[in-house]
Amino acid sequence: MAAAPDPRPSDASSLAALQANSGSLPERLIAHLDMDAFYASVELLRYPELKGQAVVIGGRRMHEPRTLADGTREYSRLRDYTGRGVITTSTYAARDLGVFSGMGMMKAALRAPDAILLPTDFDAYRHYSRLFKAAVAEIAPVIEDRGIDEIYIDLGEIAGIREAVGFDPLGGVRAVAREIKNSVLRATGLTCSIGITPNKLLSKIASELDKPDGISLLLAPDDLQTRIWPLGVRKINGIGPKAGAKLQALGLETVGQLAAAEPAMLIAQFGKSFGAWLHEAAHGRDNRPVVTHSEPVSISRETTFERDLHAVHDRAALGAIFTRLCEQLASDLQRKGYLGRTVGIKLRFEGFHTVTRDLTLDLPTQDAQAIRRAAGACLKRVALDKRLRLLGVRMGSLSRPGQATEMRARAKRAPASTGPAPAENLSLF
DNA sequence: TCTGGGGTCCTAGGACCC
DNA sequence: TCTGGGGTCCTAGGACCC
Repeated sequence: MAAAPDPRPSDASSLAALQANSGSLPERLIAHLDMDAFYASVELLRYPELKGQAVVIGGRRMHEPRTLADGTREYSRLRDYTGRGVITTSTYAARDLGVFSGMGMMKAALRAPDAILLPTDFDAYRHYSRLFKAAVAEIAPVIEDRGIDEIYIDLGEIAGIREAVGFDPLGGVRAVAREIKNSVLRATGLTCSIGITPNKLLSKIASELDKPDGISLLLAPDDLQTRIWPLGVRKINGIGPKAGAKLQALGLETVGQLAAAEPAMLIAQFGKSFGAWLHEAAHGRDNRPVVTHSEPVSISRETTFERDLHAVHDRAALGAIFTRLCEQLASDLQRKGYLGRTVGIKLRFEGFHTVTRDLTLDLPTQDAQAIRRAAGACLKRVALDKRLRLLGVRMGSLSRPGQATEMRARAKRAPASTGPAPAENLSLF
């Protein structure tokens, strides 16, 4: 463990002094690293002349910049867009205009008609994602993947970190954070923000405190009260729009107010599990480990149509889309090496009402026709009397081919009934 | 001018088995 | 023949996240 702390230098920060007085660093040192405006920043590497401008990424295909005869590029503008896309990422300049990820493109076009619009290029983002994760892994190998642009890192696993930080624990931790950021920048040309705290919950919040290109350490005893409690409850990962609105209705707007609420009241309002978790989270308590490996639970494909499609009028088009989704799903399963037993469909109707149906097969499969048959059986259980805006197909209960034989023993169970089709079913496919 | 696509986890009821 | 719990699986929906 850490060497006995030396006497403090006279110019020590109050945080460091507090830390020294309390003996050492917390039991765990967890970092959350979040790439800054990731997709947009990758695009700026490709189109550096856009630096500083309002740029949004999103929508569907087209909108590729055109290179003119004189070598200059011509970009699409947000105002040129028509359709149902949402914004995936925007540059900080675009955010200043009130345009954020998740916002409908047509609504964004009202706020920032002159913003430059670029299509998403997931292959490029995946490439840079691999680069930044590899760069971090060279310094700190215990990494939990949280998607394409963020990770958790267990810094306690860095050999000798506690000895290396010596009598200046906070300075030492900050130096490690700087080293990780430099490594990411060298490997990708991109900046990121890092939060380091005793756990994942707090680090996720901390990485946002000094964005972009920031480092936030929350390691002193009073950091929870001074840095976290003033924040809105929605900053807690796991409190979304619904829970946030309900908390606000209860008069609980900040994390501090949530922390002061009676656990019994929270449990009465939100249920035993979620209510108790709200209380723990507001007090900054979280003992989840950094998980370095995980297997997928499900794999899916879905598509939203440019216009709502009618079950009868657009029958041929819907049938073709449905079959193609099944083929794409089968190909994903084959490429990734999974079989699945539970085939599910998802339908979203005009008005956004969403319905799912699923069917568990006797034997796992990755075959497009088997998936198509099961998905068709699911579809027969849905009344198709409204226009559709989305169709999706999903595979769950995944296994790897080697495990398939074990599954056969379970297949003896009585097959699930698909139930009677609703009377108004139009039985399209 | 609403609301993409890919996921995870939780809840809850009924079936079925012991 | 009224009355049990546990445990697991299946299905549907919903909240939430990146």
